Amino acid sequence: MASPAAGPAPFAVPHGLSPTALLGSPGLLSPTGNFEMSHQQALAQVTAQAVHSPYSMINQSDYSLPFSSTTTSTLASQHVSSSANVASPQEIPTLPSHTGNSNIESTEVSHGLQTSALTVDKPDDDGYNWRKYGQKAVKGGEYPRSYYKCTHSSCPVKKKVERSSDGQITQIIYRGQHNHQRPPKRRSKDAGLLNEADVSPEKEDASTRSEQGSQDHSGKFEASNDGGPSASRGRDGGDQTSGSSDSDDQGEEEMKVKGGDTGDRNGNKRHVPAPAQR
DNA sequence: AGCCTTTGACCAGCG
DNA sequence: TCGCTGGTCAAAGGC
Repeated sequence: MASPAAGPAPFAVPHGLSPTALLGSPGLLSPTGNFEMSHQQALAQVTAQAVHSPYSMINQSDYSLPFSSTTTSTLASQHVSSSANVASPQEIPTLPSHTGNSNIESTEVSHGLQTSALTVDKPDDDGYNWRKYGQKAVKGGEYPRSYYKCTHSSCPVKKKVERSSDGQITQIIYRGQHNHQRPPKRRSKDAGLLNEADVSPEKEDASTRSEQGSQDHSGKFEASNDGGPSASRGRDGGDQTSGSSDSDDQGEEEMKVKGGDTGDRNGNKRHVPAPAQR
């Protein structure tokens, strides 16, 4: 990546849109979609997350403008660094609180602060269930990137996890927003913390957002992350007509595109020797 | 039995 | 126009 402002990273967001525009969605989301915690909290959370905390992440929904390693690094530095060494890579799950952007991409970088023995491959610490659907060696193969999808049926959220050769998660990028609450309890560990998952989506939104959102979302996040579909490789930008069963998928559109598109693609593009899809 | 992970291949966009 | 990178899907295997 390393695509500075000029470099249109796959997930980079064009600054052409204003945050408001991003929110251009119904009123489900409030501009406060970004939650951030104070350093202390971050630290605590991070630490906690080391154990497993569903919410110990800095949710930067937008802030990945030109999100290049540098940018992210900086970001991380600000939040994480100050908190001393983070024990584990924090994740920025796209909380159901639709931040309202077309595509929310949260980038998380844990720079190799190795402390984390938890750098597991499964970033589901956020309380959601993820399914790995691919892995690729990017950057010359130095950094394997894993692709995860939210297992929820209608949830278009995806996340990319980059790891260094050490196996440490160097970056986690979230795309889209969850249309659902976190599963009640999938992993006992998370279950304990994510009791919030039990709340209704709406509540969760409000609650979560209120709690975390109120913390403070410095303007840094309000950055214009419109996550233009165009930015995302464009491939996605096709038809988000995936039925949008969820009305609140304003941000998932690009993802949905894929989702809906996938079906077509497979059938068309992929030479599936076997019958339709499995 | 079901779900998730792994690996390879294909496709699309961009330089 | 060609090549490269990135992203996703699908099949098989394992847990």
